[in-house]
Amino acid sequence: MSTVQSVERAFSVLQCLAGGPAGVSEIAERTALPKSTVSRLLGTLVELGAVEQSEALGVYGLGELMIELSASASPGRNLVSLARPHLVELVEQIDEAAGLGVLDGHKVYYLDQVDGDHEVQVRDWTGESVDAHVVSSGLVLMAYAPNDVRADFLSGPFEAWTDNSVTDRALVAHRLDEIKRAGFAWVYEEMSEGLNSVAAPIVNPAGMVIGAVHAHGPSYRFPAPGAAASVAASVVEAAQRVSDRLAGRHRPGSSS
Amino acid sequence: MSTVQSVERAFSVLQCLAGGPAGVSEIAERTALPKSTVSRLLGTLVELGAVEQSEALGVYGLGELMIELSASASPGRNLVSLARPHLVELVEQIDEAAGLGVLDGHKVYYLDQVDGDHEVQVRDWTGESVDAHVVSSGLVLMAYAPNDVRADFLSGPFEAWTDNSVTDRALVAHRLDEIKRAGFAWVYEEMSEGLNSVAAPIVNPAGMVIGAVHAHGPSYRFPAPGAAASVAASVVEAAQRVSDRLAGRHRPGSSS
DNA sequence: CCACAGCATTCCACAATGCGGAACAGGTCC
DNA sequence: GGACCTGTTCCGCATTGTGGAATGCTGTGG
Repeated sequence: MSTVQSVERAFSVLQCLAGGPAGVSEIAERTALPKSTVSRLLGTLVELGAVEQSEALGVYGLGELMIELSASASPGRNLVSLARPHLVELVEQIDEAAGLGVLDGHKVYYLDQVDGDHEVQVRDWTGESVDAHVVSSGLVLMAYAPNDVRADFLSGPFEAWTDNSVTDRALVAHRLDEIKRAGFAWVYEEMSEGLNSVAAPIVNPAGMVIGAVHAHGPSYRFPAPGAAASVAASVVEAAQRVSDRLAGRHRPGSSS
Repeated sequence: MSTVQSVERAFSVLQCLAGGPAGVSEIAERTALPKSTVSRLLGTLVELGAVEQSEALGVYGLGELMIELSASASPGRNLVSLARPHLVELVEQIDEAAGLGVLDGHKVYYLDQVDGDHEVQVRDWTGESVDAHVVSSGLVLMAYAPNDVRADFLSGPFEAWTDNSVTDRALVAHRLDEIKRAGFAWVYEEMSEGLNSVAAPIVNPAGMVIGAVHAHGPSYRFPAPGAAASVAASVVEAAQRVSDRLAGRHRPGSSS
């Protein structure tokens, strides 16, 4: 069976870029290809629009074309719509609001939220960004982020949002390690007084963490006394199910 | 500037497939490449997972890898999260529920819905599918669909959901033509008694219609007497804005 | 039933194409 | 200035992909 080498290599490069923006040398190293070859491939990919060159001189990332292509392939196949049913299920289980977030620089961008039906409930953060170090989703995302972005994050300053915010570099670093070990993160009134949250990672088929599921509620009832472990387990399980669907079948938006 | 020919060609093939599944000969014709070359390229793309071969012997479509790549590239960059703010805006303008749907075979799959705050409101269809010929989104999507799927749709049987459902082949066909001319579709109590809706197309940068924005409400107040034209205009405008963002900048989920 | 069309896949001689080491061109740091 | 990063360009070589023609497959219809 004959296979086209250059195309295979081009996709190696793309998959490499899926793990975050990178420069030519870095890609060359990771893919074990000569720099000149990578440069040439990147050149064509840029021209095609499959890859974009960040103006900050030098780093490449996936481009419009990739998004466009996959949007056409299956418009319904994406994080938000995949995760929605699982968020709803989670809300039913624990009777508190649940949400979905992704990393945006050193912040978390909230993609979606499903509310329970309490009189007192958390406002909808959909479409807004919050410093990663004060929310559970942020900590989870950073804990599993590639080493370079994690390192960059850890070097940055940490603003205190409440008296409980952890702003000490070493403590934050230590916390990330623990989160990675545990598989989920708790935050108690660190972003806002009276607000607690748990979060767990969503991992894509390539093994990268690309988002987080979280649950949150007012601290006087969330988690219910003694139920922290079970709530955490529910969140982890929901995130797990989302990851599974990201990997697998069951696509709603495909043809026929 | 040197560019890698085989990679360029591979992406020609992919872009071609973005317009719907096709066989080798068809792709060869559309891309003006020799069949043998297309076959070879498809071979490698399949092996990589960028393309999948439908078991119905022979037709190819975009595969997991493409979705995976773009999901990693920008998890927040997708129809639902792009459209959400515009749906919200639309709901504020017209004070009725609005939603988002894509084609799934001969049905419409509802991806999202935003409700107004009336006592009487339409139930949330998110996650469900409805026959395309009885809802405005469905008619819009079919009106702008590629000729083959449109033809296939028009040949199929049309079930009557209410007394108002249009089930005559010729009438449906004629209706699609009018919709394409007008740029939007109205449906009056054809899916459910007492329920009206308007829809307009979302088009991707390649010019293909990949989804529809709709608004709907109980027929006793929707549209407000004499306001059908202005409601339609709002919906069209909302769909237009979503299309613009699909094409352009302003991505929330990207790094830094 | 065989001929024929339309499809996809395989073959293979040919050379165009992409390859990759080395040389080059900017930067930044010490 | 020189050492050491980047990324891009050059250019001879041969690997690699090319594409017309041949092959195999399935369904149609005379």
